[in-house]
Amino acid sequence: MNHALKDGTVGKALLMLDIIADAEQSLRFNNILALSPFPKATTYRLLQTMTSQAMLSYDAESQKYSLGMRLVRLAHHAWKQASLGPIASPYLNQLASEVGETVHLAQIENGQVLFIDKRHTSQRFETLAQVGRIAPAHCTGVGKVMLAYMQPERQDYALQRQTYIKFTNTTITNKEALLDELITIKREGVAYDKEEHENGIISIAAPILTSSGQVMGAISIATSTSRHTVEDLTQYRGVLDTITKAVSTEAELYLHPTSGS
Amino acid sequence: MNHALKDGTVGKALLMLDIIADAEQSLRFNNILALSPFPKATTYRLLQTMTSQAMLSYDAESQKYSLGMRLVRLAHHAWKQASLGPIASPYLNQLASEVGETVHLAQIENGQVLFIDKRHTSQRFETLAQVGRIAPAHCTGVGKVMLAYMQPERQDYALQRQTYIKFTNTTITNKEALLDELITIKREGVAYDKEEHENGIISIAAPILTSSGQVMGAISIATSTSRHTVEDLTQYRGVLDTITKAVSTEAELYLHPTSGS
DNA sequence: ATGCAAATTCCATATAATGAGACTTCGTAG
DNA sequence: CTACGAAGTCTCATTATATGGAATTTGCAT
Repeated sequence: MNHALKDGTVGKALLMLDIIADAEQSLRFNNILALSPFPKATTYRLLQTMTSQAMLSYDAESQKYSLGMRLVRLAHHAWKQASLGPIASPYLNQLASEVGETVHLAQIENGQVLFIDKRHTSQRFETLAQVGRIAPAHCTGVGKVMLAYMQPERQDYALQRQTYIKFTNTTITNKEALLDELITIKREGVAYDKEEHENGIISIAAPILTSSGQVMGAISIATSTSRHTVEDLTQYRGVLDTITKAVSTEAELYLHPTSGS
Repeated sequence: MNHALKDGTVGKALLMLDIIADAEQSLRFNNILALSPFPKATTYRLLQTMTSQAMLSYDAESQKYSLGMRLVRLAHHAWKQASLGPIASPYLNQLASEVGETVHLAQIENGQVLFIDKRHTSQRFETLAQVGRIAPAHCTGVGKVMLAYMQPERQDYALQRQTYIKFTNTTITNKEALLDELITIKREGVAYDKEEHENGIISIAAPILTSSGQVMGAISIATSTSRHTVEDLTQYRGVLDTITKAVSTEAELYLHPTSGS
């Protein structure tokens, strides 16, 4: 099922990280063993290796494994060198203060939405508590808009990986309906989340595209139904468009700098 | 030199991540090969594996490898389940608004300071741009205070790993001087950074300890010499002490919950 | 003390990693 | 247009490493 099996020992070791991450808490050896497709001794050795590598940390007192701080260090570099984060950051500041609502920057990872950054006017924020969070693509504004603009093969792959879990009454729960929606989105240029993931939460999202039309990410403006209707969100189309274009342009410049000493 | 050699293929594969992280930019195969202790084919295969695992991402156009977004996703979970971050977060909010200065939460990783969270009153913040950053321990308030409270063996190990690089005129540049300083710090209960890492930047830091006296992390209040003198910082000893004790207590509760259903 | 489950270690075997070198690709200059 | 060189990719016999069933140890609960 998992593609860990393709990458030998390394894949197996990394699968241990996913097992512990997905559990959302630290686990004892037995818990991990139960979730591991490998025999006891193998699982044990993989955990030893990852612990020795600081990819996991082991608390001797509680005999529990949790994810290691080396991941936090590496993620910092990943964020700075491979995500849209550093480029989009000033634009998110501008957007957040302009619209006075929560704004998100997301990318797609393996068919899922990965939040890269977030701004919320006048709120205490918890950095990594927000960044790195994942969400399904089929029921979020950023997810749907990124799906809509994907190349056919990537889109197929991503659509295959959706769970189509019904979170609310408006959640799109099958591939056919989602494909219809994606056509509309591509025509409109923006996607709306009409309380599809969480009751009371709506958003408008626009894609960040390369000049060749590849999806790099998406930016959304989110609010609650107590303050706005979905129709209200339409007013943000202009500013969203401006901002995503600006990020896109700057990203292109950054990736393909004009020659010079 | 590196302990990657101890952990077989997995260690080698993870070393690729460090190589790319340390470069602070995406690299072509040849660049990586030059930094890799392994032969060409081996290095190539390790990169393939890590790319297939989304620990690295490869841009076909520029033929460059950079760190993958899976790291960001995993780090989010690591932060939530294994760091002091979630526990300390509300206290950092409180502290930052109380003192009106930048506050940091740090832990020690492999002898280095790892920043877990940060608050800065009225500033735009960049989440992972701050979190996950590392700094040397010998020249920072949080670093020194954590060294001071370490158990002898861990302290030895950490002191061994310091570079003792001279950043400014006040940087402590050898183990003996640092040991002296650590004695003073342990007597005082707080450490000061007297422009030892960066000119114009000073801080006061206090440790977060377990009930058994183990160092879990540290919190600092940082400011600039243009606004405060080191002596001014002394006024924050009380509030720092209160906050670190509160975090410590809550962390203990969290780690050793009283029995219940 | 005793029993039981969880955690750890052992070691012959199977399997996967290795790396020298061959090959392909691509950009550049003649 | 072709030749060249540098960068990147692939092959395969050899070697080293990972594997996992089973035995052992640990530690907690009775």
